[in-house]
Amino acid sequence: MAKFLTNRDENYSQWYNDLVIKADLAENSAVRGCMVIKPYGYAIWEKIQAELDRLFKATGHVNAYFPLFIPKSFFSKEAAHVKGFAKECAVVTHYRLKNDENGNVVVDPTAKLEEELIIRPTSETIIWHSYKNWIKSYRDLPILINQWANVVRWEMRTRLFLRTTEFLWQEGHTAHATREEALEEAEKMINVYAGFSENSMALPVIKGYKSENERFAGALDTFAIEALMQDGKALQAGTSHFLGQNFAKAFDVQFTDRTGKLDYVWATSWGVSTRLMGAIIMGHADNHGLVLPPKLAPIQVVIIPIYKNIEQLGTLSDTAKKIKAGLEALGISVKYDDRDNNKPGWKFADYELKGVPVRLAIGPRDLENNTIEVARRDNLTKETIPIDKIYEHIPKLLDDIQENIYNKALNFRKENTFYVDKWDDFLKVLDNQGGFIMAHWDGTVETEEKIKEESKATIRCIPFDSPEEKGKCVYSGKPSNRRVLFARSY
RNA sequence: CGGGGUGUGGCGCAGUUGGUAGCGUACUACGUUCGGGACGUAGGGGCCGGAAGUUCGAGUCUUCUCACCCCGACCA
Repeated sequence: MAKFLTNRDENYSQWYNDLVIKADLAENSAVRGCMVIKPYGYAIWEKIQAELDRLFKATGHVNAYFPLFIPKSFFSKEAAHVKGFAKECAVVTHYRLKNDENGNVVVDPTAKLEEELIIRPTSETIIWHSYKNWIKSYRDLPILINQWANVVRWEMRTRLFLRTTEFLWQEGHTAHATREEALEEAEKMINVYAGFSENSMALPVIKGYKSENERFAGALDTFAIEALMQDGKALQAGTSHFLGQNFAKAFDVQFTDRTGKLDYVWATSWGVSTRLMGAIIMGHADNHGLVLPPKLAPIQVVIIPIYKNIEQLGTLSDTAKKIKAGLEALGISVKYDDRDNNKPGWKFADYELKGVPVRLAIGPRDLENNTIEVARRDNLTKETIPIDKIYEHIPKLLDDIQENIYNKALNFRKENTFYVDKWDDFLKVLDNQGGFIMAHWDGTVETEEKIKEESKATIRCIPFDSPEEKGKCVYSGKPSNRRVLFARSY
């Protein structure tokens, strides 16, 4: 049936691309590496945004907005930060165009900027520049701000949603009076992300510390959530950084504490991006198309009429519209698709491709029996039930689907997590099926880099809950106190 | 930046030794259909990525360019 999609097992990345295009989520644009997010894809992003925004506000944060442009000089203030982003910055050098003698549009050389502007790859610098003016006393703290924005990172290779030159995200930037409070904030937010991922996206994640090598540019500690995709590769789904006093020092943000002493402010930053769309796709979708978690599906239930003529459609529509209204009253988003230009079979396939969790089909046979056909996307099963039962049945079914796809993803991860002690086995696992590898590591950057060179796997994180366990580094054989999470990643 | 590939109606493709562009699909109209991607009939839509050259004649040959996609190195 899924002849419209590349088979997932034959060519995973082609399957992914096909899916994004054919499910009408996004398409490539006229600008290299930048995508057009189409209405259906954007609707999913809006659901993600709405829930995250709710969670941020529930944990005391407020939204604000800072400029797209950052003066170049700001970047030179935090050394590690500039080193991390310098290679991928878009730079604005002029502010005017003009027509030349041949009628071509050219950059007006007289309109050169005194100081170039960087299009933000992330906003720490411009935000901390503002915070300097906002913070004088411990009474001004904490500042708990989030920003919904677009950022630009001039990546060499891009993929729809997973890595685009411009992407949408949220970035939280908080300021605190104490080290403990900032650390607590950074941990709190990685927990918010993990909760969102598991509850809303139905994707289990591993929370942990990033190794020094993988840490955010300018951070003292980076926490991350890592999800396992169906091709055995890891996807970093969110990060939360403990920035220490680095940015406060770089931007000279000091405050007077309770005892009248001057100190630098403690900081965190945290973010998730449209990459989460990629996580949802690669975490759940199958050869029939997307499988959306009910909590993030723009359309949770679609109703499709099956009819022989217009009169019949009229009768069916009366019932279908009643059902739609009844379900909507329960807070469920419903689409009634009575378009006449496609047959039912076509619509079935199309909504499967789009990952709509529940499909209701209603035809003359059902009208006679007062029944309706209920099909679920996650396992593609169908059942016929009495119409008056659906108001009770559908909400439960949506919950059930949400839970089922979570469990499916969790089982997949369990089956593809390997405890490995020998280097040979390490390589074998990666070449056979990929997946998560829990292995001992001697804690050195050199070993981490050698492992990356020879296996293309990186330390995804040092899991918070990785128990203390004496062992030997899988690569160097040197002693180690706990296992860390390795994988090839996106 | 290296390796590979592709540019021809909206989309997917064909186009032979150079001879004036075709198929599928989508679209429009009408009719028959409608419980897993229906069918018939009629219709509209393309200076073949761009430039220069060879030729009586170029989608096709030559040179140069541009763009995009895929695979690596870099990254959320």
